[in-house]
Amino acid sequence: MKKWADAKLYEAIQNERQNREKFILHDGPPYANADIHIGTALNKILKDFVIKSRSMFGFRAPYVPGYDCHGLPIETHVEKKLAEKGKDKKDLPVSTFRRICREHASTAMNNQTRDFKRLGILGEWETPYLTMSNEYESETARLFGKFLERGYVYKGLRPVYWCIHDQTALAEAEVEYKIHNSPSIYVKFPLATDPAEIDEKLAGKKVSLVIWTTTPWTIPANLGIAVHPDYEYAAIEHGDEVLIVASELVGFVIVKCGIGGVNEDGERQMPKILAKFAGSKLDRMKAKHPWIDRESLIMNGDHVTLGGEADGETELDVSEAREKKDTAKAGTGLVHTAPGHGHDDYVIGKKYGLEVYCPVDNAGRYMDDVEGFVGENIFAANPKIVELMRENGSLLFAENYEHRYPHCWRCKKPVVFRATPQWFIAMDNLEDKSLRAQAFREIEKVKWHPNWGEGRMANMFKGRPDWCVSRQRSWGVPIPVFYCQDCGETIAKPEIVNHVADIFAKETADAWYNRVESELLPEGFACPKCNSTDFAKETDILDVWFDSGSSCVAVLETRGDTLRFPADVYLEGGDQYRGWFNSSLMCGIAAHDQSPYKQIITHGWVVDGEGKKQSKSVGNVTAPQEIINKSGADVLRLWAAAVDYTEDVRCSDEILNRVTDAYRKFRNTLRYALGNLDGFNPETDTVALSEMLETDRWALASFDEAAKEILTAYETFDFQTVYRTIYNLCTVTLSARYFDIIKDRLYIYAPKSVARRSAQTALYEMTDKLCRLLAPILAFTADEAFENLPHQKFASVHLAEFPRISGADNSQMLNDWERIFSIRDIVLKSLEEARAAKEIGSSLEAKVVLTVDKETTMFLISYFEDLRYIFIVSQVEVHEGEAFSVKIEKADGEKCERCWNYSTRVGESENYPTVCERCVPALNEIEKLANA
RNA sequence: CGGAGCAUAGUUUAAUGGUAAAACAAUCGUCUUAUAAGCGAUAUUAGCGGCAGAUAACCGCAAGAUUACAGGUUCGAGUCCUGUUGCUCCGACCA
Repeated sequence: MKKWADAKLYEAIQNERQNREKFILHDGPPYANADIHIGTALNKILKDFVIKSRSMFGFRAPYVPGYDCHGLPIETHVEKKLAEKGKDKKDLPVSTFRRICREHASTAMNNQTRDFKRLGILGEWETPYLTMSNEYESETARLFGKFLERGYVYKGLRPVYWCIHDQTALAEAEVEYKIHNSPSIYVKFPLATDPAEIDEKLAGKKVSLVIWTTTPWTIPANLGIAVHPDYEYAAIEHGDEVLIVASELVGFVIVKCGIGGVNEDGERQMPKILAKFAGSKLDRMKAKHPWIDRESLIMNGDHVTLGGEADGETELDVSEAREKKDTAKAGTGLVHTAPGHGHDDYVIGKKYGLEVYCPVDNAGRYMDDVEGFVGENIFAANPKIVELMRENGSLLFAENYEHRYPHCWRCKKPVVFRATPQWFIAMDNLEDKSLRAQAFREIEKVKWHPNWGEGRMANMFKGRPDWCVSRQRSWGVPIPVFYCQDCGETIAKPEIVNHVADIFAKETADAWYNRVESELLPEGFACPKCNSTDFAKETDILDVWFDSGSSCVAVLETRGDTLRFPADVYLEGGDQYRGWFNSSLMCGIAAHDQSPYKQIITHGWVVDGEGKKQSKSVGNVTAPQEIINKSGADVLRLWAAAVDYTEDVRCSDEILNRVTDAYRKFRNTLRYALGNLDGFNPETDTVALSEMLETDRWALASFDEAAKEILTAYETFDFQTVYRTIYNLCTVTLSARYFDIIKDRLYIYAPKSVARRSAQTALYEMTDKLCRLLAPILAFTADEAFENLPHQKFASVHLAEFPRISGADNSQMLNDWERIFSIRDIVLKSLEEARAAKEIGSSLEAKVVLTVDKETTMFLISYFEDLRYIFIVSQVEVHEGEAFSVKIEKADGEKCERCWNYSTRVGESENYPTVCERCVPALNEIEKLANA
């Protein structure tokens, strides 16, 4: 690694490819909060495979890594650190708080960079892009201006977690679930639509819908009732009126609410069911609010469930509802919907065009339009509302109900869901220029790997609501808009945004907090409406997804000649469909009406040996740092290549041990090859292909066959096939077959003999190619081997290109050799038996006597000279006969002291009486050399 | 709960709807001029039969990874369809 840094390897590669066609992989920035984990390592390694392989295909493939620096986790981390010192965020100026966040991000980033370098990732580590840099923050702001300019931005209301004590919005991460005692009430909403429209039998009846909720205080904000379109609902008789509940819950509801008669045994009698119908029948009918003169719209929504925590207002309890649990049933199958006070409510209300009505202020008090409760605290109002409904007969039943309810992590008080003003990016305005419509068109053009990604992405955009880009936070890029203090006009203009962005470019976005309004606005700027010069700046910041999404312009277009928009590939984990892929696509469209990526590759998550997620508390984590220290970075890289990254990948000690074994195989293959190339000079010692021995030509052809597959696999990012094919090549073709066969020739023949040079020529060519084919994966090992390859002209294998494979058709030769090897397998088995019977020890003590049919005889005769080497025995006889048979006999003659082969001609030479006829000329030559 | 993906020997992976395969690990052997190496072989088991019998070995028969589970389509399913289970990701202030 040091060598690479000293040699400025990355820079050298980029220089080498200066004028080549570009291939841009745009790095998705990891979050600069903590040290890297195995998943981060996998992601970066895969990216490095892509970069290095594309570079070796001859592309100019720069790699500009990035870091995501803004956002909540850093804020919470810093807040905790402050709390430990007894300080509070609120007591610090925002700019100070931001400075601490910035320092924290820098530290984390430096640690990550150190680890990424150790992984062998080459890139512009001295100049990565940071979402908190002044250039980047400036570009982010500018892009917001672009969205404004194109008319996508609007301000609207949206419910968020809200702590009425601290008067602040909360992230889900800042919410704790605790047991809370809430009122649980069943309330009638009289049907306003003619009940005959549901069923003839209901004509003229007084019909009501029954809802259930644990938050009575949201009833004043009720604007609708949601039913599931596919569930069956029942109209049941209750005195002189009729109630509608889900069929499945009738039994439960009548018991709870005391509906229907009781028989002499005290058992509840089933009331009369007047009609049954699907929820879809109720769609868009109307009900009346229990006491306010207002209609409540009946809507169809798939979020409706039959009982349990997911109902009604408990979307507050989302994460809880994800866990299956057997709580007492609750609910009616009809969900009270207050778009200003619940997420599902908001979504469905949006769909049906309901107002986001929130008559509750920052401190949790009802506002002017809630008659009778103005200024009342909402929790205090709960029992009063229940009482009101009991009085007017709307209430069917009320009890106390214990359930898990979100609480503020800081003040430990219950939180509420409350609509607050937010900035949005619209998905559906502007007809066919709408973000959604354009996104669909672009998604089709992008190449997805694996290809179900297209469906997933399209699906995501189908259901995606408008993008809420504002956050009530401090550590991020401020939304550069102003409000006129005199007339309340909102100043959200591209030219103003750009003016602010120019300031950010010089001073970072901290300028927003360090400067007063007049220093942020252009000189002499006055409100276009009232001409006032008194402005207040927006306090919200942009969603961090907006930050990272803007990288397609903030990075791709600010690196001079190095990068370009759009990138060829984005490569991230599958979680980014909703994350970065999503936000980047919108940013790309806003900036250039085009997707910022041509191709998306996703990988799965790293899980443990059993397929479970890795977590520190379970203790099944595999830390990349430890693996590197124990086995080296190349083992980790090899692991990344060996697994199928398109799905979840397992990692455990056993798996890593297997990979380490495989790694040794590669290493030993290279070592053997290099050891036998000592003294070989490719410029003077190369033997022309036509003069090479058949065995060597076969090996080269066989190698090329594999190389072709490997190159295709690299092209399609199928690193697993690369791994498997190279591994097979090394173990079978090279190690078990070729290397074993040529040992004799390499060790025995005179150094300069054609037989030896022929083998070395093949060996040299294959080693050279093997290093190159391995280089993207075994970045260090391949480079080390390549460096030791005699007389090669590159300073590093990473500067070289992949070998070009001749298109020559060697299929006849390859087929013939496959046949030879199948015969070899049988011979080796026979040798094994002879060895077991103690007839021979070394295979060189044997003579193989083959009896084969005529056609096979002819075939083998053409390879006769090579057979003894292929079988690694001293002598071979081939006889024509009926059935195929192999006999192992003791070899004739004496053992040659030098080559251990047996020969009848040992002792012929006077100079060398203990060696065979092959060794004599070799020794002569060696002696001549020694004397010279 | 909803959306998406995955599930083949101890491990990692193969298998146009047509014989479930390879390598590694394991066990055993072998070489000692790739040596923290190389090469090769083996593969599980209740039972039945063969040898006068016993033991071991061997031979034959039969079964044998129930391709997560259960169904379905098909002459034929690891592969296609449906359901179930398990795991993973996503589901608007976690990245």
